Amino acid sequence: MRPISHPDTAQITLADVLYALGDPVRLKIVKTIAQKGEQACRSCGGEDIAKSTLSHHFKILREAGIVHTEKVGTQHLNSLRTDELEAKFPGVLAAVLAAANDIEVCDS
Amino acid sequence: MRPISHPDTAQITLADVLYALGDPVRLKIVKTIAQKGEQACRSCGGEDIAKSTLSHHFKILREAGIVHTEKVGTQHLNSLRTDELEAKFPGVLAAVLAAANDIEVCDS
DNA sequence: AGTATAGTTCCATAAAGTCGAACTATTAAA
DNA sequence: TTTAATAGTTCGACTTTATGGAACTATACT
Repeated sequence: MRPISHPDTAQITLADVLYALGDPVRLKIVKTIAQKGEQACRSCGGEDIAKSTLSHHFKILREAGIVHTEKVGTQHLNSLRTDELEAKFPGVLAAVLAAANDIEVCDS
Repeated sequence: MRPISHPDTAQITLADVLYALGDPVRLKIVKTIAQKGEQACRSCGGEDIAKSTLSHHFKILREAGIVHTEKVGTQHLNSLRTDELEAKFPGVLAAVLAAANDIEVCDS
């Protein structure tokens, strides 16, 4: 099995990060992880979304450098790369999360 | 001629704003307007981009509530809706602009 | 082994982006 | 007041990206 690849901090771009955050489903996922900590995929995104689509959303978040995915058993645990993002783009993620009031968190 | 329509503050969503900012060309445009003030369209975006595409990018920015477009003669002057965005999503635009170091500004 | 769970990959369809060409609107010049 | 020039939009074709169902892979449990 192919190991999960994540971009190096140097490869993370602002446009990619903002693009990844610019989707209601992904915003909800990110907010959920921020609030509830490391989070399994399935629980996020709501019921009315195909798991192949959800897989795609996590891929976008991963490749943008926003989440780190770790495989544990059958599940993938996702965590925010908060410190790295804060170092590279100070205040961006924090401001976005603070502004995400309307976005509901997954009930897990 | 149809007047240019802009979304009301209440209609602006975080996902739309982030999506609009999540493109290198649009990020460059926004940074340029932020630095140089009200700005005509043509000068932004570089030479290697079709004007129909540029028109599309400004439409995205306008519909997301990021820029206000005003027609003056043959040109369209664009300004950032800084105050409204700051009121609705405090710190977001400021953090993004501050983080946009790698993005070069249009030479006008 | 057999079954269940968690995700990914593949394929087909739907939605967005990109660009050239034609069109509209405004200004300036002849 | 036609004619030309400039600034942008709109249209149509093509390309790219998103979405979801079905089949597949990997791990765990019995």
